[in-house]
Amino acid sequence: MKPMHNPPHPGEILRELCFEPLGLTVTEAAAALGVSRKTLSAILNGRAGITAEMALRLGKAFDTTPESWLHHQIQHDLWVVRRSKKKLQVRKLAA
Amino acid sequence: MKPMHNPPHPGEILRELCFEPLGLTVTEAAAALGVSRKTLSAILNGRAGITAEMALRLGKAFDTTPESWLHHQIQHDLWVVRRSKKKLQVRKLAA
DNA sequence: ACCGACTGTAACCTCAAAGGTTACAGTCGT
DNA sequence: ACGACTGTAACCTTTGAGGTTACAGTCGGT
Repeated sequence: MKPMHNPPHPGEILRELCFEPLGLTVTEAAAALGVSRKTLSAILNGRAGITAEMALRLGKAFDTTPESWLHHQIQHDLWVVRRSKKKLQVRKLAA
Repeated sequence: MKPMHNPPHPGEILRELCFEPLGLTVTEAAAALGVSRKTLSAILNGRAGITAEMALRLGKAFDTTPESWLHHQIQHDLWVVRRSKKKLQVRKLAA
């Protein structure tokens, strides 16, 4: 199994795949998405995650699937928990 | 693409695919997973969602991919927001 | 050099969800 | 009747999203 280097947080992907190509500003995009500038900024800078509602907003605005944004999010979430040395004490129940 | 009727909450899937086949009790499974009985009960009865950490626990215990549990979760989350009537005010930014 | 637009972010608030412990009532098999 | 299992209520803590307001910094255009 591969090393799985830092899966980028979804905000990074958002910036590279949507904002830069379209030359969007945070201010105008926040208004279009119907959220505050702070909220969008937090996502773009990796200080907040993508919620189901936000995924739907992104899907509408950029004509993408909400699932794709949430998929990036869970990959990042899993990576965060895995690298947080806290060993999960789990006993096998099957297989 | 069909309306996508109630995607079951992940707890329902957990119960049908893991608990019933193995004849597991909530009490013993909670202990094996390293969480409280309350926490597992809440998930099994759809009163709590699957977090990244819980997905990792389930993956270890049942030898499944954590991603699959989180995938079920986001499908359910999206369904909940979609059926919540609250119209998201979003302006298209692309496509 | 100044001004306006954009940006990050801090401070402050509310709301909600996860998870823990304890305790209680109900069900079910022996 | 008793013990095991279950759902769940009450109560607490922590965390994260999201909002508003305000401030300081950057940058382009005039």
